[in-house]
Amino acid sequence: MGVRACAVVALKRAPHPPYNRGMSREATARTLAEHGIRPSPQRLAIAEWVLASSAHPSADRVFEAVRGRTPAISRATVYNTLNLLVAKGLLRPLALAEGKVVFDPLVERHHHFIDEETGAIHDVPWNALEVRRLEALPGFEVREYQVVVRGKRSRGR
Amino acid sequence: MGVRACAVVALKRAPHPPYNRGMSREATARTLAEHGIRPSPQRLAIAEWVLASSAHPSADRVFEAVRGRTPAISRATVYNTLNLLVAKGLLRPLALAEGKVVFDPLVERHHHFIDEETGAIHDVPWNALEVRRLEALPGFEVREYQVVVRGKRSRGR
DNA sequence: CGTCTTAGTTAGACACTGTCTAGCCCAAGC
DNA sequence: GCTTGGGCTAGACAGTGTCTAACTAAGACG
Repeated sequence: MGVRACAVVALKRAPHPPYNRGMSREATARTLAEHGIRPSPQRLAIAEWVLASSAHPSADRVFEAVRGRTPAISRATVYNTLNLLVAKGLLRPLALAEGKVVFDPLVERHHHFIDEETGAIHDVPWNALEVRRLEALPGFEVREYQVVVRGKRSRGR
Repeated sequence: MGVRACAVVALKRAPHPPYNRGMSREATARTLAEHGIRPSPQRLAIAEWVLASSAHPSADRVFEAVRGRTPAISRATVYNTLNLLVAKGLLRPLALAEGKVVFDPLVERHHHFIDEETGAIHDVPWNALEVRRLEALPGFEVREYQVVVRGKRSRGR
């Protein structure tokens, strides 16, 4: 991995709470319990890693990362747990890249920027952009929306 | 297919040209030639169908449709041809739904509405929405963007 | 004409993502 | 102790997309 991909959200003096970044194992267990998820060792290991991640990992990426410190874990458990976290509102699945779903622990609404050179997905704060005339869409009931921006990171940070 | 999914684009007295909808075989051949694609019978059959489609078909959907009238065609040819059409700018690939790329013959910039009940993807004209403050995104060079709206169609059309 | 070359196609193998199933483990309740 | 049930594992399975080797057809060239 190396490069961390968060940055942007932090840039504009985040109007949101700490985003569950860097929770302790106890805090993770508490979060799971609060959302009606029984904390098994495997679920804890997965949640601890994915809820602290800002790199929008795929299921396979989570599998690799968690298996590093918890060797006896199966692919099925990773998929089960990720789907469970999604169902309980702790993760959001994103189908932005090609042929692969990635997971975003930032469940508040926000936009996304996709670096076309690296494929990295960056969060863009909700307030950074403004979409107008949504109400005027004829024939559609809008439940949610987001702006998907594509381009490349500029060296100016 | 049955239900046609276009509609929306037509709604707001389309500011765009005819979108290549319903081209004859000869016109399709001409279009391919203009974009530097040698028109083989298979490529013609695929292009004729997919360029006239407004239902955002997946590769598999194209395969099924084209095989109906051109039985001797392979999956590899469909993928090859679709990727070729994308490379030549005649199609745009969309990775909006889960785990499957669909193709959009409307290559002018526009937004998308996803019906969460049916999974159908509808085109939304570029001018129907307005995104502001894009230029203020720090650290990113924007090449393109689009609004992805999710919800459901309302009965009022 | 026959041969060579090249582009296009085909069938199938392959890799990857995600789901499902059968069986195992383990803790709680009786 | 035994039962029950939730969670876990390994592997089978299905769908999507890519790749490879072999076949075909058409034009170039002798």
